[in-house]
Amino acid sequence: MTQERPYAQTLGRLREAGLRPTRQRLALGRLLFDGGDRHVTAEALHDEAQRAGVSVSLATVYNTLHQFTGAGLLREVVVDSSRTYFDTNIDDHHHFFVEKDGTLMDIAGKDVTIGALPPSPEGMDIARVDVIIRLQDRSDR
Amino acid sequence: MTQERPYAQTLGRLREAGLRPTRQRLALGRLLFDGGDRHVTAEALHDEAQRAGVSVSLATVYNTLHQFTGAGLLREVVVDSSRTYFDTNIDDHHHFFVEKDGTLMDIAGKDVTIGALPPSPEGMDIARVDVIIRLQDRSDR
DNA sequence: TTTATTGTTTGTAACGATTACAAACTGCAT
DNA sequence: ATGCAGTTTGTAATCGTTACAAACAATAAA
Repeated sequence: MTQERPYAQTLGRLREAGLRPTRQRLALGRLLFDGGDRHVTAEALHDEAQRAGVSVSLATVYNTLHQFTGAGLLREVVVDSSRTYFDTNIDDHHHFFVEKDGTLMDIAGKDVTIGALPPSPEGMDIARVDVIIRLQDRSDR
Repeated sequence: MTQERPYAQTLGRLREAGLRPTRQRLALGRLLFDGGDRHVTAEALHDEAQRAGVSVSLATVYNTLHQFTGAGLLREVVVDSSRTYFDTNIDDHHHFFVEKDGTLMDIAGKDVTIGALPPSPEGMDIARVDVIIRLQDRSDR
């Protein structure tokens, strides 16, 4: 079972990342990591925390999301220039993005085959390859 | 010869797009389309226009970039959540992106082979597939 | 040509997401 | 208990972008 002992689970993640397990981080960590993979924005997570009765400032939500990202617990996804999404799925994978409503969906890495890639410019390494499949309603063409 | 009569060239593009050929649009069009493919931000194009002695407001640069995009003369590229890039290359292609300095480089569509794609969700069509190869300095690992 | 009409441009205010910052606070080792 | 380094917080500031209304200019009609 993967989602039992959520508290201990998040606690462990924080410990491993060298982040002090504060009330705020534990609460946000649980919201983020309990249950399946999620895509959140800072504002959305902040609202969610409020609704869950967790008192956390927006500034802390931003701080925490960035710290978690730095620790490799989250991944930033750039699909929309107006907001930043954080993805709890840190495995190799890609995304469907519905521009209309800002919805993101994961695509397992193995479901996208990239056959050939041109050589990287001199002295540069590939940090990551992002594939974004932008979707639109069939009727909206 | 492709870059001769730049004025007439840009004029033609505007006419086809149903955009009134104003002094500002002609000037920006020439900056954008004369010479090879380019990736610009609104601010950068505005600065460039100023330096070239063309008086255009930043608001007009934004308007124009969006109108050109709407007319299919430009493409928006989302790689960095802090700024919007516009690409004068509207052919099927992808990008290298150097996060460090915000540089974008085109990769011809034929140089990236996407073998398989998962089916789109019900009722959705693929509007576009973006592949972004994020680069970092070999030493910065 | 003038004139009228409609599309454009402009400066500036407003916005929304994000970051900066200093003061208050809290985990944790001692 | 105490002290300190790491955290959190509210708020001001920043930054890219958009909204808006007034001034202006391109085109079609007279």
